Amino acid sequence: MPSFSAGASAQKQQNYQRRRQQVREQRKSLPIASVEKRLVDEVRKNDTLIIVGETGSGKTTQLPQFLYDGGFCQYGKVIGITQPRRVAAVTVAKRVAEECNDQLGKKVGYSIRFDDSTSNATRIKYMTDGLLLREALLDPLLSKYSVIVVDEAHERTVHTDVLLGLLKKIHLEEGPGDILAFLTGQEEIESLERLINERARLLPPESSKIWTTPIYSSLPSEQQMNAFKSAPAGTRKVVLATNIAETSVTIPGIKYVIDPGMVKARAYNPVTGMESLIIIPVSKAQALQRSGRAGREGPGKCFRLFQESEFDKLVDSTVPEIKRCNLSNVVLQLKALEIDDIIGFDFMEKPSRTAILKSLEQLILLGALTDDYKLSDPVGHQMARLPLDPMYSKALIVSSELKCLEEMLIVVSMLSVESIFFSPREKLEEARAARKGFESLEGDHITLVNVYRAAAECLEKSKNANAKERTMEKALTRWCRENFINHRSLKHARDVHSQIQGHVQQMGLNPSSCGEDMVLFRRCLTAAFFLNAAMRQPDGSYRALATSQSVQIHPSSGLFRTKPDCVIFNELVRTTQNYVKNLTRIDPLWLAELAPQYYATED
DNA sequence: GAGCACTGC
Repeated sequence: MPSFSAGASAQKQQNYQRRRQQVREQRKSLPIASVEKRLVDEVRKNDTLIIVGETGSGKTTQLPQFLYDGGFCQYGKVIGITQPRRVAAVTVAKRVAEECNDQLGKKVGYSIRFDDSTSNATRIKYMTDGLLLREALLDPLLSKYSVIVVDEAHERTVHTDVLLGLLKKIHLEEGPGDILAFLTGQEEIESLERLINERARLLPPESSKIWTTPIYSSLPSEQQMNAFKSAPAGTRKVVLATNIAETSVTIPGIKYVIDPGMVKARAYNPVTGMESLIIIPVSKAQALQRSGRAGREGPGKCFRLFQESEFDKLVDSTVPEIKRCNLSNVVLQLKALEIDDIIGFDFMEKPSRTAILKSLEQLILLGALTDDYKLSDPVGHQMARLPLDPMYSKALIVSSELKCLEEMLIVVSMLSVESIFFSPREKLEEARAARKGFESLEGDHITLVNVYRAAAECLEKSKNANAKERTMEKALTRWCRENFINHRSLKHARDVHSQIQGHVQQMGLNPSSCGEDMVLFRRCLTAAFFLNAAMRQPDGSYRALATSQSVQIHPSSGLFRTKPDCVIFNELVRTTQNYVKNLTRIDPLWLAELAPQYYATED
């Protein structure tokens, strides 16, 4: 029936024209349409341009089309637009292809990991930032692109940051001089180091070489020292640092600083006792401090990977620690100084009322304060003398009564320092095997005692061999390396141990050891850390008894797989989930027996 | 099955 199909086709044609008209009108009505000419001119005039506009103003869909119409795709060049998420890259590409009245994959296409719709004809290419970074590895100058649009740049991922840095060209366009980049943590440093090294292999052979060197606090000091060495001639040193390089150490010879403007900060919820590390923008003071690390010995430059308007929005200075940590120790110290009215105390930076009340409550539960908020005698006075977290001070006093002070002194020393175990990603299995040798089925506290004693034994052996102090220290360093123990943390723990040992002797606590009786020791841990008990739930998760929070055992714990019915823990941290760390298996009945003031009524 | 800013007593 030819007439019918002719009619249908005419109808189709009409619908199509109407749709085209709609699209044209819609495009014209977008706020960005009025500045098309100016935008294209500005892009042509500037190497880097930051465009700010409301959501829905049409930046993502229109700008690439303006640039295309403005001639940015001559000679086969491509306009690349990055998106922080895969879905966005696909949907925006589809939308723009429709607006261009073209099939997806021709003029307009997208490319994401495992899915590439582009062809040789593609001139407007939407992609994820991670994918563009991969392309940059193969072609550092991204030579097939005439323009790169980094969309949603405020949704800053490490990828966008590195990308923005690369686009500023982190290396090829600037003169010689070392670079210092501020990152938030070990993981970010490690992944960026890998990326840079992959990319560095593909640099044009005539350009100078790149040498990356990480520095962060849990890195063993031998490796930290690398950051202070100078690079061979013709090589540029790139130091990837946490804010350890902001104030704690000064690396000589830095000419360029790269500051993405973020920092990892501790956050604390006084009600739940939950601690977390969150990534937040730096303060103005921090940003200035960071830029000041460039060119200390000559002219330098700081590349801030954020906009000037963002800088103005930064807070002037970092929120002081006192407003974001557990206050129990501060309150205990004030009480010992006979300052009774803590709430009314004239703090320079006043912590929240809730935080103060919570710590007063905790100190009462620990027996450091009486019910009328007075320092108790002798426990409160003893606790205030010890430079430890009040819960650890309490643990020492309890262990003196229960006759396992020696073991508890080791535990609180080891818990008071940074992580004892060092597990570099590339030697994870070896590190795990080494740790197995110390591990106790009863829990992490006894594991820590085992590590401490094994280290002491190592020192004892070399002492018996009449070794000099320096030889002994070397033997310990080697032992640490072989056993994947962080030497610096262990040394710190030994220092804390000897300092606290001095205090407990002066205080007249009862020196004692539980010997092989680990039940006694676990009971003592229960008596000390009863506020941090958790019970396994039918679904395998745990419930922290004091706050009823749902928590999981952190995978770094020796009890991660065993999942005992009841545990006491020392740390409550929130990362991807609520985690408890440093655990020991206990009998739930011990709680009512050893902390009746807290548990008896509940049973 | 996580991924760990810094300092001080």
